[in-house]
Amino acid sequence: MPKPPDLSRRERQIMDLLYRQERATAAEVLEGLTDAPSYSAVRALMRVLEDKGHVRHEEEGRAYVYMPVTRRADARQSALSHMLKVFFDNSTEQAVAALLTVKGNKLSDQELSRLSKMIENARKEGR
Amino acid sequence: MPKPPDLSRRERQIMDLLYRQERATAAEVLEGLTDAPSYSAVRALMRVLEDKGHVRHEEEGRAYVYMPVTRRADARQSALSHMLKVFFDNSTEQAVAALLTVKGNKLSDQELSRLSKMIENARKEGR
DNA sequence: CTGCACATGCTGTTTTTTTAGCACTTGAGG
DNA sequence: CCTCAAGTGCTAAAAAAACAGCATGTGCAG
Repeated sequence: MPKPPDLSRRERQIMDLLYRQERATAAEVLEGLTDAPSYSAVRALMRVLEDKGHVRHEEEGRAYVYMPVTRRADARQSALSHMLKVFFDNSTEQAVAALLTVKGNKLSDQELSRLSKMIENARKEGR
Repeated sequence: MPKPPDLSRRERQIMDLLYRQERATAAEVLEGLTDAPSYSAVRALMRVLEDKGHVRHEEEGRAYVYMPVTRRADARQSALSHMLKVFFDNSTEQAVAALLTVKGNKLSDQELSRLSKMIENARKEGR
């Protein structure tokens, strides 16, 4: 059932970084990586990612700034559904529950009430 | 910032499958993969995963049944927090919001009201 | 004008992954 | 008892990924 991910380990690592920052130069990617290889290795990877169509670049000054081709929102969605399938038997409910208890991420009252509202809306629209 | 994931592409693919099913023999893994290699390739991978400490096996009849070493709940948590970091700027709120709108996963009224309750509880406990 | 700093393109090598194949063991059936 | 089916371990080799290094181009400071 799992579709063949076409990102290698490093590639995924870089894509994650890119989704996190939206955009980055090779140098930035380099310093964003804890276990970073050489600068030129990173650049090679960027080129591969571009070839594969996961990333595109714009020139900014003299440097290339790379950014994901897929919009963040879309990437989110697919990451979420993958996660739902793998860890939550496709139960959104369970996933939300788990999310609420991720340690170190207490939600403020404010956030909680916003969530209540969202759920209310979902209920209304959902029928 | 990203820690070096120590799973290769295939390895991750297999771990996902394993988390999804909790347990599987090499043969089951083989048929669980859409782009599966040979049976013996899969077995080799299982052994590597075991070496790395991600998986353990029990003998069942003559066959080995493999299962993740890490408990599912823990794996969930870390997958979630990774996801939060990469795609949601660590905002649980945003993540929940996105979760509620994953297409093709409508929540029943029942589920929604259970969620409301959860949020209520979180609010009470959270202070 | 010259040299430095910083980028890129390209290429070759090394390491890791991924895969297949073969030999051996064991249980069940005929 | 013999053979087949279904496992496993081990190993070698092919393919993919990861890396480093070198050559080159360009803007800017001196």
